[in-house]
Amino acid sequence: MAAKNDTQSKILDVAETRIRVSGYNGFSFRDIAADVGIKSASVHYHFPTKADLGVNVMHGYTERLLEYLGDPEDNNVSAKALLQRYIDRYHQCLIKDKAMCLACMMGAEASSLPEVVAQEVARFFELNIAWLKTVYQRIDSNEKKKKLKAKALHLLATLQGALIIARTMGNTKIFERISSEFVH
Amino acid sequence: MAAKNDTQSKILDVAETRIRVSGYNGFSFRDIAADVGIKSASVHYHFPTKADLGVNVMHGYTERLLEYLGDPEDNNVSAKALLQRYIDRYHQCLIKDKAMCLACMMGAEASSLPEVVAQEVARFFELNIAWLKTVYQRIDSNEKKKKLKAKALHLLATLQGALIIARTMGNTKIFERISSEFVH
DNA sequence: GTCTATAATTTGATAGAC
DNA sequence: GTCTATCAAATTATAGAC
Repeated sequence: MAAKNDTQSKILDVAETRIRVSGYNGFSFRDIAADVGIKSASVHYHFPTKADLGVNVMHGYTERLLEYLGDPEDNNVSAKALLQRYIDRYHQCLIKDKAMCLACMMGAEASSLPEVVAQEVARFFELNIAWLKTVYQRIDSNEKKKKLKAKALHLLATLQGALIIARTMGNTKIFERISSEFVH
Repeated sequence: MAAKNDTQSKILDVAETRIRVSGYNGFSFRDIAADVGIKSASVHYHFPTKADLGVNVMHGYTERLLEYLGDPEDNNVSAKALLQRYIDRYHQCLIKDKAMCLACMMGAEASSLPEVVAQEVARFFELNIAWLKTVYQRIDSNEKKKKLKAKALHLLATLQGALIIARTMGNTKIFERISSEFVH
């Protein structure tokens, strides 16, 4: 379900922010309603249950990332530039959004999430790994499939972890120091 | 505050488990009380506020890790064995505990945590980095300080991220594939 | 130290008016 | 589509008996 009207997209927007700061267990429908300027019953009209909202927030986040990243096989952009673009997105979480990656936050909570929400988080990771594998293959076309996946997993994991540590320690340089090792 | 009696340590124990599964915002004093077999008022007797409990759970977790890791300069153990020991601890979270690292979970939630709790999480990361820096210095004593810290940060971040991704995707091999790159 | 009882607030969710 | 009103349950926390 894509946001069809203004209120729905506002709800998704503020819910995403809330979850990225406090987690799925850390926000309420009344929080969302207050942020949007409506009542919680109206939020339930658009998203009957909290799981519905969670799934749609996660799905929209994934689609937005994929759109930002673009086609990993687009030859108008170098593979290394694509890799940098990927890293930049996490850097934006830290600097611009001042929030966690949504998938990282809900991934940590995964085992206490409604099943449908947890599956949507897993989908985010799957698509990230597939995109990164394609990019890494362009960087080294002779690389074995297993090694490509290992590289994709490694970058994804490190960026997620770096975001947590940098934010907890209140030091953005920590993220920059870690992520800079992936651009040569 | 170390756990002085049986009830206190049981509370800390079940609270740790709860937080590592559902996060700081995902457990209640009644949950803890039910797990221990007492009433929530009794939990408040030992830990007046949720922040008190959170701080003490995090502190105990850190102390337990440091005790497990041991002296990073102990020459009876090779530096590489210490590194493997460090990685093993995260592997245990995944396999034995079937839970997140406590610091990773609360680190993700950091910006919505009571300040005292967030500080305790930051302390965990600081001590981890210091321990890893010492071990990496033993592996390459000519390495510059900045590079030692970079290596420490990288390993810490990657293991935390790998734990999230492996758990969310329900695939322990993912963690093993990522972490194996750090042992040569 | 643990209990019962309770306060004051918040939660996810629904019924029904407009 | 948004509202008021409400529900039943859960939340953090305290007072006071035993």
